[in-house]
Amino acid sequence: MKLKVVKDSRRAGYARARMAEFADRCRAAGLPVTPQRMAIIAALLGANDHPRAEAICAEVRRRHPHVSLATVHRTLETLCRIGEARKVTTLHDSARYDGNLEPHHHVVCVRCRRICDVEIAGLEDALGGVLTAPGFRALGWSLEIRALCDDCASSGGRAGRSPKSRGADRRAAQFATKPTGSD
Amino acid sequence: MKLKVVKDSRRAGYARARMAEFADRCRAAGLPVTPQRMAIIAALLGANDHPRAEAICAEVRRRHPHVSLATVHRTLETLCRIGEARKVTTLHDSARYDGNLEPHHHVVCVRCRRICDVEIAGLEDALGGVLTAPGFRALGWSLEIRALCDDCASSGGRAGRSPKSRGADRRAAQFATKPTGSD
DNA sequence: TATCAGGTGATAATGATTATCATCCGTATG
DNA sequence: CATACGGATGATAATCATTATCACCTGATA
Ligand SMILES: [Mn+2]
Ligand SMILES: [Mn+2]
Ligand SMILES: [Zn+2]
Ligand SMILES: [Zn+2]
Repeated sequence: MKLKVVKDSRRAGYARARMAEFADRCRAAGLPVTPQRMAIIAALLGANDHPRAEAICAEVRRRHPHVSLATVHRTLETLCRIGEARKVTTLHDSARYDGNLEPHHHVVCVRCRRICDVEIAGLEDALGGVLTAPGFRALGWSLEIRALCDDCASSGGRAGRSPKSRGADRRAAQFATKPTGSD
Repeated sequence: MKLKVVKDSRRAGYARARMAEFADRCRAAGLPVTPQRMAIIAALLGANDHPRAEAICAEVRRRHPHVSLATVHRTLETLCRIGEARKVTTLHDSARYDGNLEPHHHVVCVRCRRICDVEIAGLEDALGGVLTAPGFRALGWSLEIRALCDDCASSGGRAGRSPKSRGADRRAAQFATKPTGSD
């Protein structure tokens, strides 16, 4: 098992290829191809620093000064929903705290937001010697497993038992994308 | 490598032990022992659902109706800073997006918030058959490595080059805790 | 070109978190 | 125990990213 930093240079061709097929992907998803969407995906693919909505908006406005920040937010979420982008900062709602200091990881239900502790025996050892990214000094790591809990899986309908679960269904969509392998 | 869900039952004795030494740990960290802090850590250790600040505040107010929500927020951040609690929802600031759909992970500088793509060859395969938490259906996973980039490590002083980095130093503190092993 | 479902811009609303500041209180000391 | 001090707290306002609203616009289709 070997860790390596992804080179920026690799992204130029990748971005070109993605742009070439983006319009078709929108149509495949049943979404109209709008200049705003094209500009936003272009700005996202042109950046390699995991930009935030505001930065993307600024880039887009260099050519389309009229574009609204709200549209950028909406479009980025849409891109995540159809699998054309990925939200790096997961669980972007209110903070959740944990008193359990034992080394452990988390399974998060994308629907009801239940968070469950899990231990993965051997993972620490397996990763221990690997997490030395050049240019960084590793402080620690965290593995988050996005999942659908059985309760939510069975009740296909509206789930969520937390009192403040309004908007949970919409927000849950961001998890439907699969940042990293599996399933 | 084997994944298993942590049983709630295991937490009762753990919470008791942590409570017993909490006051001493505050003193060791140079922090006064206040009734609010005691109540807040007790509420956190008594919960097994990774509660949010508001839920902890509600629990605390059952005995201390006067406690301010601001104090709960402040105290939880303090607990994370001294290593008595852990923030499950990492990177809690504005959302960051990624156009790179290739399976990859991230190194995040806790100081300047730079995010860098990394690949860990073999990790997918190693975890592939493991991520089956009972009661959940896994959709995907994400490994986030908290780190200090060389730039920030050398310039011990104020770092952060992003334009909107106000408060970054304070926020960075939350990363100083080590949710999971390493270092 | 006409139609329409859906996208967009402008703006207000939301909601979690943080800042402010006067007051309170835990700690150290005599 | 009384005193003094510096940090902690409560009340409240401010911040700021994100979301909702709604009138208008526009891409897709026939
Ligand atoms: Mn946990
Ligand atoms: Mn990335
Ligand atoms: Zn669920
Ligand atoms: Zn840095």
